[in-house]
Amino acid sequence: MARHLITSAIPYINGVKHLGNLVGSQLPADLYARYLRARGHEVLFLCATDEHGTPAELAAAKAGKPVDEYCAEMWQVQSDLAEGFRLSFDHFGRSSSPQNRALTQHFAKVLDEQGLIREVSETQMYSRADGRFLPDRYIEGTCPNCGFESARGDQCDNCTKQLDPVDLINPHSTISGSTDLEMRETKHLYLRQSVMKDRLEEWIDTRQGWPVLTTSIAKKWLNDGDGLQDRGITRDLDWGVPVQRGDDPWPGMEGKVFYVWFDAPIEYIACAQEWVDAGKGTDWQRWWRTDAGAEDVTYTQFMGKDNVPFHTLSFPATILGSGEPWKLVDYIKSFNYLNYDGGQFSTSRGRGVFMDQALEILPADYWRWWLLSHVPETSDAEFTWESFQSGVNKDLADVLGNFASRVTKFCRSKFGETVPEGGRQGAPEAQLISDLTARIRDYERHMEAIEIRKAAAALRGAWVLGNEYLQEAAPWSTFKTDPEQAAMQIRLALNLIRLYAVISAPFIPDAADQLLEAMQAGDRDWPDDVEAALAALPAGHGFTVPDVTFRKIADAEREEWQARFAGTRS
RNA sequence: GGCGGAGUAGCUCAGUUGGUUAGAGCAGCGGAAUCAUAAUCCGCGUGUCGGGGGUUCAAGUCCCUCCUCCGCUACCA
Repeated sequence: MARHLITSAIPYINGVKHLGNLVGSQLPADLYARYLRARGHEVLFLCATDEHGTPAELAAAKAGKPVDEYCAEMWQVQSDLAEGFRLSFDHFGRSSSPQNRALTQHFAKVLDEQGLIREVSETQMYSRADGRFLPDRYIEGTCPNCGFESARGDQCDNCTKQLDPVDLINPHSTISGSTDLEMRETKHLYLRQSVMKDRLEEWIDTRQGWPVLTTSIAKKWLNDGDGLQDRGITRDLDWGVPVQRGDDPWPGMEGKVFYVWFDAPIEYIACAQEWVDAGKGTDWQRWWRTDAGAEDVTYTQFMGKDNVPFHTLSFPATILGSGEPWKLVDYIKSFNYLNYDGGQFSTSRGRGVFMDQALEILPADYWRWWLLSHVPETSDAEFTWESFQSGVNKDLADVLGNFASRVTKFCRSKFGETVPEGGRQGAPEAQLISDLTARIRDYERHMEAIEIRKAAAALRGAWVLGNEYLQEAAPWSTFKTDPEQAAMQIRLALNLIRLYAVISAPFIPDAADQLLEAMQAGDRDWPDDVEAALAALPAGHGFTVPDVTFRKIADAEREEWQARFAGTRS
């Protein structure tokens, strides 16, 4: 019995996320949280929306709504979709919460007291027509290097040369198209990550067993060029956490807000406070303060590779630099990208499947199974409809779903809807229990190491063992000569259904619930002792034949979806 | 350009600190069974492990070099 704090990278508020986003952090985090809970551990699983920044302001403007209203609506949309995918957050918070505002301002204050904040005067591109400073990528113009006309202020998409907005020829705002731009002086706060470089590197170097993807990205940022650079943590925007030193004003910083990447990770902590304030918990400090009980917490973060620098460097710099006893992350699980049918998922071009569309087509479990069993752990992975169809039809419908179906229907026709009595187990049953125990122990080992693909393969292997046993035992055959023997065999098989539901629940929670309900199982205890677990449903126990647990995807459907999601969202 | 990841059976991928005839799932072929969502089970793989060179008794695994794909590159988040 251990205590596990789990956070998923918080999705940006701007619109519905696609399956690539889902599989890159929230879904694997949910799998891990569900597994640890099933094993009896105490888990706090948190996620939130990341709401600040220019894109949110622009999306709100485009929707013709005040930004706070827009964010509140999109939070609800994302929250509903998370529920639809059965993401079992203990709390789904918001980075715009009052708790996060106060905590972000607190961190700024203590970092300043530690001498880790410096003020920098710089010039940035200002658009008079838009009435705002523009981030580099919101400025386009002709590339001075290759002549490409739609080069962005940060980089030319054509020749990949890194640019400064002032280099562009005929620069204009991508928001309004206005060319009325000027360089204006502005003052910002920088987090002095550079002075913490050695401390951060030592910390990274002492992490055991972290994914190569995680440490290599962190080391690259630590040692690239002149080493870790200071990072601006404020912006000239309206929508964000106002720059303050705790509760006090910060002279010279009026009207500015903290940069989203400063306040977003702090939301991991604030979210625990929101969880308490929402009446779902009583003590957030024992999860986050090492002076208040968090020293025995294991903290695991899940994220896509693009988020790694902020979680390995910026946020730890905030935590360590504060000098306060905040809990540091213990393990960072990072993921590569999921591509869509030969290219990238594209939010702007509507290419690929988005979370809302996915749930309109099929239940969450179908997606959960395929996505998790193909999660991009070692390299980028690819979603194809053929692979999805095959994974769902073979693994879920044929191997698992059909097993439950053939066993319960056979029993109903020969013995009725009651676990039959009689017979004695022999060598085949002992072999099954032995094989199954080995498989389940494999599964547990992989889950604990967060090796998700391997865990999925082990789970599937456990399902296959049931079909193998049934084929060899052939109760439909033994029933003709020795009904008691058949009764023993089918009693065991019925118990297998219950066991499969229990161990599969982290991957496919709804199907697991349906199967457990059909088997009228009284508990969902983990099968530490497989032999005992296979006797949980005794002779005389009633059950019902479950509805089709997983339906198959027909070729015609697959082709229709393939065409529908090829591009341009309707 | 720099850094990182990947290149293994038709497809998707495993291959731990170098060590018996390189594996799994899917697809394909043959067979068994007929309880079941025409589902299941058994059998079948002569793969230049991206190319080349090297170290070693031994390399998919280590070193060098070249090729291809992908990502990141600090003001998108």
